[in-house]
Amino acid sequence: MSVTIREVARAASVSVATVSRALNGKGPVREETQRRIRAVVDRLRYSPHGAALSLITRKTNTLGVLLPDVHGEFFSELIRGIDSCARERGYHLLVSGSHSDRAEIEAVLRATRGRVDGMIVMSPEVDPHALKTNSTDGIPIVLVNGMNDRRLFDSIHIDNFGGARAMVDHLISFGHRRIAHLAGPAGNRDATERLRGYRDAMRSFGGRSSRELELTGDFREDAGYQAGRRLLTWKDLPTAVFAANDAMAIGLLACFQESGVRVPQDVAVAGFDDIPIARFSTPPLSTVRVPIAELGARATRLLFRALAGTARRPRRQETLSTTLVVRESCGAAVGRDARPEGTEFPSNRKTTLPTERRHSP
Amino acid sequence: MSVTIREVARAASVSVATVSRALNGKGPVREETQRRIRAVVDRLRYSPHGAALSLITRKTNTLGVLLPDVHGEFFSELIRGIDSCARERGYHLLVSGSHSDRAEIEAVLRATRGRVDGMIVMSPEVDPHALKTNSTDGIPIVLVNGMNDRRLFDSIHIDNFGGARAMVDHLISFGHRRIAHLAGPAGNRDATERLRGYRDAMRSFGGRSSRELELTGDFREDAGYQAGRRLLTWKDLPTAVFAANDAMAIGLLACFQESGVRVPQDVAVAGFDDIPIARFSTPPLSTVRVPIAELGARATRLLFRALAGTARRPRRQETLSTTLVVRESCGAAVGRDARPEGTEFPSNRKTTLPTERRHSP
DNA sequence: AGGCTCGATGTAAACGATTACACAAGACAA
DNA sequence: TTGTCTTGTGTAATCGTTTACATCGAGCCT
Repeated sequence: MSVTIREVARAASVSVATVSRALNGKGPVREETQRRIRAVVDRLRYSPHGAALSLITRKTNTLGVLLPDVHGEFFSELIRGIDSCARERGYHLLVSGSHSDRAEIEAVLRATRGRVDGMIVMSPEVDPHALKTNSTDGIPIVLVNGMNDRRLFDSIHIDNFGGARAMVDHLISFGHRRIAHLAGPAGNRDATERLRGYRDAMRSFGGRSSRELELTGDFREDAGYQAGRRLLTWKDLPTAVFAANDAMAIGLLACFQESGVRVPQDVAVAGFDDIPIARFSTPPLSTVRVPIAELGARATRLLFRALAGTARRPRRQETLSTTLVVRESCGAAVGRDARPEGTEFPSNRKTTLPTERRHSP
Repeated sequence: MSVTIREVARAASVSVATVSRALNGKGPVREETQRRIRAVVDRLRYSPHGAALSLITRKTNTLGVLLPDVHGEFFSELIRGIDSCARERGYHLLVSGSHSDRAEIEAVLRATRGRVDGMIVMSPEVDPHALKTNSTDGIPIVLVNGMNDRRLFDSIHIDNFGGARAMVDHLISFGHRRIAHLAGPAGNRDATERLRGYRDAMRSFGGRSSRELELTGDFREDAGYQAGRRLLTWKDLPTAVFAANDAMAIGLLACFQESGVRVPQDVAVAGFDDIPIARFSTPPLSTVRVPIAELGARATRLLFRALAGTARRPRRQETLSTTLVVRESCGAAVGRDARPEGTEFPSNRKTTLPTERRHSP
């Protein structure tokens, strides 16, 4: 069995209270007693029992992270951002992935009572009201990229609209008019915002309704490939395709490659996310960079703020701006040899957009 | 404040013991009392306090997961495998990523006392003895892909050696003799095992020492790109390059593409891991598939076994076999149009190797 | 009728920490 | 001397559960 504070106390011939005081630096403890206790602690390899500790202190030093069924880079980058920020302050992470339906989320939320001090919830498809009524006690919750009615929770978003708008604007500025969009799953907030940005940009130059240029996918590579097949059956190809994420864009590239359609000469392709592999596709993919790790870190900081503050405080919404990354797949890239950014590889032109819009109360 | 069992008891006019019994189905409780309690529980939204629960039951229903600084797909796939297996049995996951040095790992190990029932540790660079002396009490630990002296811990490994050996054998069988290897970081177990497999295969046909055909990388895309540059300065190019992972192989492809070196006509390229993007590179990458999610799931099952069993039991070592995935980058692929596997895309020939070697005691 | 068993419930002792409060001893002022 | 303050330490309550044990009718057997 594991060693308790009681055994340490006995071995050092003091009371448990003194041991506790010595270890936590609260209350006066004689120098010599201090040393004696420290020695025993080291010898016995004592470390306090987490459950007992959080029962009495009402703090778990743990943050809950609730994620949907995210795949690939996104998941790990987000966790990395959260983890590094949390560990800095001595917090642990209770992670729960792959949640789809509301019941499941509520169950987890329920089950974590007394296990976490706060939660970071990413649920692009779940109604925040359902969350609200099921959040135990009222521990702080930060929403990541979810729909939020701006009064219920703190939240942080990627500026999906701005990023999409910027990318399509870029394509337009290079003369493209017939631009198709390969959308993400309906009901997913990221997907719908990107779609909205696309439509907004399209309207901005012509006003021609372009619904017939919209294809639907599910954010996975294969959907991109399939969409490519569908595109090839059209009477005339669009001059550019803007995919709602990189994975689909890369599936698209593979399909075009296979069918002898040249990118960007025959059709330009752009994605969204800037996953690490995007720069290594053939041709390198133009995309919109999303600072995923920072998304996690910012969410975590938001949560700590809530943890520190008093109960009633206005909710805060933050929006994270994106970066346009122009490579060769859209036909407007600069030369590949220049490598102005040190470790950055291969070279690309980046434009930081003025899309930051913080809605602080 | 959150509602406790005491308040439920009062509201239902019974004792806390009865409430506990009713909710856990232990001991006899009258049908009617049962219903009354259930009703109150629902109305008050009661759910037991995790810390109090694990204090008394000595179970946390939580597994610790300790990971090194893993990037990209690997991380998320592994977690997915662990998570799904853990959740099945009602367990939570306490995740801690990005550990490099030994002191850090020990600190975390220490800090999690009373917070987890067992741990899954992946530390390709940390001495298992250090782990042993610092594992609190002696909670079960399963090592993933780490070095293990086979008596200290349960552990599970990818058959890196067998996979590498199979890939190089494959290249050899297609006539390649001058095969370079782009190795991973020295000291990393996966990397050294793959290197060993490469050397073994090379020795098998000629015995020519091939040290001058070995390049060193760090598992990241850029290392592949850089290695490509170095390769291009050689007097004569190897006929094939076997990279220790896909990320580097893809960096290599990008470099070759840029320099007009044709793959596979001028040089064949192969990787290791079969990350999702591998099939979408240009050309699609031949690689060795590693069942990452299953690695996580198997590790978790191993841990549950330890959790269920009695204290002293012989350790078990498992080895997970890999799959050779032949695509076009090594010049031996089948046609791309056949799609025999339904969702599998694009088609590829897969060979399950007889590399499973279980060392059950 | 008396003793047993059984079913339903309550009482209270754990679990392992923190911390308010009590207390003893020595220093110091009046 | 006596009272007060300070310093170091111990005692015991507390957090929210589970569960061993006690209790107390009711039904059954002999």
